Amino acid sequence: MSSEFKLENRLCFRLYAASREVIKQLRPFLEALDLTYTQYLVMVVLWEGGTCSVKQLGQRLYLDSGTLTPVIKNLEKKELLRRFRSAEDERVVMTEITDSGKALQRRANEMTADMQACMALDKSEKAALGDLLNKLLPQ
Amino acid sequence: MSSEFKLENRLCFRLYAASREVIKQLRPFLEALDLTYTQYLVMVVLWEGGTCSVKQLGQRLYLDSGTLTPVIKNLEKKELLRRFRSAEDERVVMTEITDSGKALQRRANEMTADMQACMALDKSEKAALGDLLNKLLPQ
DNA sequence: CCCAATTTAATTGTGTTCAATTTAATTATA
DNA sequence: TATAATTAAATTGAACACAATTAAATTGGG
Repeated sequence: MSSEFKLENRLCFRLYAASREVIKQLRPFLEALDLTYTQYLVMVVLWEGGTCSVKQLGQRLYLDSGTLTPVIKNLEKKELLRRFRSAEDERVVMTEITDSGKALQRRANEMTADMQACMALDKSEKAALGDLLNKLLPQ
Repeated sequence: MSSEFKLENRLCFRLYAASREVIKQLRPFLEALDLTYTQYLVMVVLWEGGTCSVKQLGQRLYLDSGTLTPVIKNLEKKELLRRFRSAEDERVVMTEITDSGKALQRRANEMTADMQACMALDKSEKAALGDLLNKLLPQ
């Protein structure tokens, strides 16, 4: 068995496994916020901008409406965001953060440093990893 | 909005997005093999060793029986592997590659170089990324 | 203006992922 | 040696991911 065929030597596998491991490490923090990882990512976008269309969310998160629609509906059920159709273009569904959503941001921000400390990498390693991962993303 | 809170600056998000993007790039190859990504990873392990218990598969892939059991049953349905209980320890379920499974290996191996070329990284970048990802995996 | 093409979400169906629980087999211990 | 603890899979239920399809709204060419 030549080494390039070995599971552990496949970069696609290490990437997939590392991604899941990191998300697993974040789970205690996410549970404290009562959010899943995908819900958390949607909230990160809304904490930045306050409002966002489903299409724009999809472009930021690299997810389609098949994934986002149920996630957004769950966040609406938790009253962390509101959903409404754009008046200018009725095809567009907008999400808008609520007061509860904004309140959650304070607790989430306090955790951010600890969450980022989960990854056992120093500053320069994180920068290097970030640059390499960027090369794997579209554009 | 301080930059460490921005979605695109979060390493956990880049990792998650990059992992899914790479798997998306691999999909045409996987379709040619009529395998999902997870099914492919199980077959990579069996192509190496011929047989493997569910527990060992879980340790290699960082997946539990809740994920692996249905994946393995689907591979059994495709007749790429057989399942049987170990005679020494009836708790242990072993998987063993079939002749069809071995035949698929030849086609898969021919694709491996092209699959690995999907990632737009040169040799040294791949080595660096591999090392950084290893630091994020258990042990 | 009219209708075909495009765009945006939602829906449907398949297949993971993972936590929690259950079942069966094995091992350890009183 | 009974039985308590542990181990290995399977099961269950919730929540993604994603391809393919559908429906509604908008845009663009004749």
